[in-house]
Amino acid sequence: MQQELRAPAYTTLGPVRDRRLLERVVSGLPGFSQLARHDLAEVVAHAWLMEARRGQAVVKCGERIPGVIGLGSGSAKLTLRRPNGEERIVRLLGAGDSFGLAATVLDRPCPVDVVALASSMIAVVPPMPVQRLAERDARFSLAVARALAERFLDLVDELRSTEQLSGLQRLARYLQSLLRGEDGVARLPATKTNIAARLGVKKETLSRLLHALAERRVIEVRGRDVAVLDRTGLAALAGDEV
Amino acid sequence: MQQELRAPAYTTLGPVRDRRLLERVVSGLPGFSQLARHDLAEVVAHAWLMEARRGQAVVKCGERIPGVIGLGSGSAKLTLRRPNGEERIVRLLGAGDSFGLAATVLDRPCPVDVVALASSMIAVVPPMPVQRLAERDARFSLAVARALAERFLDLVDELRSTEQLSGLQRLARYLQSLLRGEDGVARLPATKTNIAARLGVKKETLSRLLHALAERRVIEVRGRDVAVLDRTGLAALAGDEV
DNA sequence: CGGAATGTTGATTATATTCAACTGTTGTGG
DNA sequence: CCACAACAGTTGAATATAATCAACATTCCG
Repeated sequence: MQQELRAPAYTTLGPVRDRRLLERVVSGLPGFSQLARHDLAEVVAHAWLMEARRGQAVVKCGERIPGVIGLGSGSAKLTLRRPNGEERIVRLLGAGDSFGLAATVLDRPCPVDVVALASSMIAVVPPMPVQRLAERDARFSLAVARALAERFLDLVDELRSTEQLSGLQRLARYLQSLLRGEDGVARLPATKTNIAARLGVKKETLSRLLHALAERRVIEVRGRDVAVLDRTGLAALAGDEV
Repeated sequence: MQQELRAPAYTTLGPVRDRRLLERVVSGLPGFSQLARHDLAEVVAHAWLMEARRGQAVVKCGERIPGVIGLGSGSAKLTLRRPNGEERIVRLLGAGDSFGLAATVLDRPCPVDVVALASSMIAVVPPMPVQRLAERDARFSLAVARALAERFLDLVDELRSTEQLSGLQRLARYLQSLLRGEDGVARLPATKTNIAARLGVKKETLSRLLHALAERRVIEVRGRDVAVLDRTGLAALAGDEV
């Protein structure tokens, strides 16, 4: 990641001129969708947009978080790093996804690194308007609480699978989750190295696991596209009980 | 506390009413401490106490959660189970601890098994008064949101350590956390089998790890008591950077 | 096009699990 | 209060899973 060192962490776009885009992204944030017109306007007035290039760190672990972050376009990863460079991806963000609500509500340091995986348009809602709104609007703070509760339960589930499933099972489940709504072809949303980090294995291991599945005629891999040939077989490997 | 265990006011299992104890436990729940007198009274009016014996399942994974659960006395574990019986303890609860806020706010099935590790007095606050209060009281729902955000960040940290640290490092950190405020002796809050499950290893592995630490003269083990002889050495093993 | 990033493959190693046999501890009912 | 069964913990050997190391192939942007 030489790139990260040379380039600035991010580039702020021109003053909040793109109010429409900002409004669209902010109103898509968890908890913000039910806001009254003028409340939304106030939040948007404090928020801003920024652009991040592939490989750029949007927020670094341990730094003060600039606010709730929503992805207007592009993609990013939330990662836990060890000093040596080993990384575990907690979540992959696509357009419309967001993160940072917990840290923003408490005004705590960011618990993860956030790195753009492609050129991305990012909306930032700083802590102040969020906290002020939460203090006076029960509907809003309840919506925030619900959003946080949702994420919390997701994370418990994450802990369950990383702790109790083998790499093969985690991969099988991950492929299943990518298939939701798709016909039979899952497109990996990131490089295999990143998918591996998302699954909590090394890229070499992911390579072997994909091969193992291909060998059993459960999938067929072509670059980032994974065709699922045998959904039942995949479900069996995922550990779905009878 | 011992007193309560030896001579509990109520020896019957199942719902028990004791307004004073209920008030004490409920007002200690995260988010409930700032409640106005009459709001607290209303919540307490809907809540109840129950007693659980060692080994009894208080809530089973997947069942509807009866509400936010606070431990008046005793201890319990929150565990993730695999069908085969393998278990991972997410959190150990002692007197004053609580759980279930996320699932209660969303009225979702309980994501873990809750099992008493000793005779325990348990307060249950059902979803209804929590949700009603949250809808009309911004202070309260914000407090709930903060409590959830707190737990969320804790869980991220948990994920970080289980994913990126070796068993030895996790044990070292766990011992450090038990030392907070203590002189130099940590008392394990549960059986070694349960501690092992808490750390994400098997009991055989924990036994060997404790031996490894003892061999290096970092600790001395006598039953559930672990004397830390070398805090610096422990910190080094825990991976605390320079 | 060229060079860096990404991905594959094989050999080796580390960490923790599993299996098995055994000892120690505890709580309960006779 | 003791006997005894159930549970808790220890230890050693064999094993499994994934990491690490190293060399090479491929892809993809810039």
